[in-house]
Amino acid sequence: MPFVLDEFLPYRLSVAATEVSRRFAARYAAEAGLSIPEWRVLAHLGHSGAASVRDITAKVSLEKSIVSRAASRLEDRGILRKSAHDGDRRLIVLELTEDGTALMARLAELAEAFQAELRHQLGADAHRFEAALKRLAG
Amino acid sequence: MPFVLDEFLPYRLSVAATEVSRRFAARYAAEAGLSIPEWRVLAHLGHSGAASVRDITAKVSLEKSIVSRAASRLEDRGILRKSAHDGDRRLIVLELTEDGTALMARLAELAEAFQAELRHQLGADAHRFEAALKRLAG
DNA sequence: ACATCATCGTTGCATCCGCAACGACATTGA
DNA sequence: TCAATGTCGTTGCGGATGCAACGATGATGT
Repeated sequence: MPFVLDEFLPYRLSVAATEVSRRFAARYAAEAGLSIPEWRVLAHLGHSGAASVRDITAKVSLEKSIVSRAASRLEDRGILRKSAHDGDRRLIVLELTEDGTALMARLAELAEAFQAELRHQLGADAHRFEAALKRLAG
Repeated sequence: MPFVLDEFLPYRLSVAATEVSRRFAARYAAEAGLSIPEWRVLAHLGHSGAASVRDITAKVSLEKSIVSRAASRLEDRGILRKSAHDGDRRLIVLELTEDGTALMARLAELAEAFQAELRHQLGADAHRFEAALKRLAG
């Protein structure tokens, strides 16, 4: 029996992830031209409030160098600000500006709507599907 | 209700895909230091026999420039050869060498074994999970 | 036949990613 | 106290990616 790439689970997973990310990026491109790392940093800060680069690195599956550069770009655009941490001056505190909070509020709506579409596309299996994803990543 | 990145389906999908690809790459790294595009080109040629860059581009979800460069690297390593197409000289025919075929045979075993592990990890939902992936990519 | 337009594969270029330094600071242990 | 070690965020650098040319070749329409 020959090996068929098209039936290979890691391949299918990668293709699906790329396609879904591409579709979502097309949605928020009009609202804000964010890269995926920038989107993840923004979304995490919107939920967590102030956080250090290290905190974000640990939570959103990105290298610290990528988080660092994404944060600098978001700072340049006025979406977040950096400040010193009291007590540990190695740390840098990142938090959203008002503009950043407003942007996140708009993107959260887009994201929820998009996710609703995906779940509709998945039908009744959606919940099991998401549980399976967590099992694979763990 | 606040937006939580960790529950966002495109994020979970991306994390799972990255993690699974990383695990699989670790398996075949010992056998052959292939990039993901190289692996896909090799796998497709193993299944399809001779094919043009364009054929592969259409089948394995990669840009034509990436397929072109991956093919050149595989050629340098003696895994595939390029030849002219009779009748349409724009096309380049790619096919595996004997070494390439032998390499693919070894990697196919690794791949099947790895996939079996993943399906075991997914349990009874494995089949529905793969069907859902196809639905998302389509 | 010939001009026009489409297609194929390659390459240049700007950008992004991943890893390994690095400087600054904190913690540890004697 | 102070040297050794660990941690934080940034940056340099090599390599990969994505897009837009480009030259070469085919197809089309008159």
